[in-house]
Amino acid sequence: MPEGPSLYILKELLAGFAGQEIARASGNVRAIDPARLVGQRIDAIHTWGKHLLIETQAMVVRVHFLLFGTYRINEGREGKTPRLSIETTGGDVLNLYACQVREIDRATYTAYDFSADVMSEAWDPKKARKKLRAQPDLLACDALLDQDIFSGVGNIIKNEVLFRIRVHPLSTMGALPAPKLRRLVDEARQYSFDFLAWKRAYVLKQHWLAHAKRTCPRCHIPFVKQNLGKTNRRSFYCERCQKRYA
DNA sequence: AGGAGTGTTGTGGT
DNA sequence: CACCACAACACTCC
Repeated sequence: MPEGPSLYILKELLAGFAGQEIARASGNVRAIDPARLVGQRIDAIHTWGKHLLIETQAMVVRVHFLLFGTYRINEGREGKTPRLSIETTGGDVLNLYACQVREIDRATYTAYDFSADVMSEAWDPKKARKKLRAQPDLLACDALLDQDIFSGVGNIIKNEVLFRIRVHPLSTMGALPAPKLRRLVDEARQYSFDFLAWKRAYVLKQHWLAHAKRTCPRCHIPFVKQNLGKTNRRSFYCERCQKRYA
């Protein structure tokens, strides 16, 4: 479930929840008391990268699906207790499973910078480039996973973007030629929207060119599969097609 | 059966 | 203090 485009889909599905009052709330969440949500009107549902934000007058709840989180709308999962379940007076139900639920304070909520969210209308590529240039030692594989720069980008998008732009994951930001750095930023957003379209059509996986693949579709040599960078996440790359700038 | 993975956070060590 | 390795969380699929 986790990357930004999936949250974007969820936000759309939840559009009808805004303005509704919460009639019931329950779940095995420990960080908040679901009962506090009862009687609250949902003022807004937002996403920022991989965060789902549910705003009411009294509180803002942040949901993160991490690696395993899932949700159901107007249905439940057989034999599974939701982490958090919210039912509106209108009869709509949101069930959240295996996710991290937290309350955040108003200041934190207000401070969310949507210009860093690759799925947002407010996405600002210029700011992203500036952040990248400010960290010349930052590796490409780590840069794309940095949620303060590319909020919403996850490991799949990382691998696909680097393959598309033919950049080796261990390239440093300082060594990337300006047009490449620009492409990295632009493709992070572009691929995220391609991801969105493919996810909607249930054809995402078949469009992967690099992630979890064994062979380079361009030159047909085996991909290197290695955990790289500070983030130490799986990277799939072609040593021939993807140039290492360092 | 065992292991790995679309992710993040906290802890403890160096 | 910075950086790291590792554990924990919790679920599905191969």
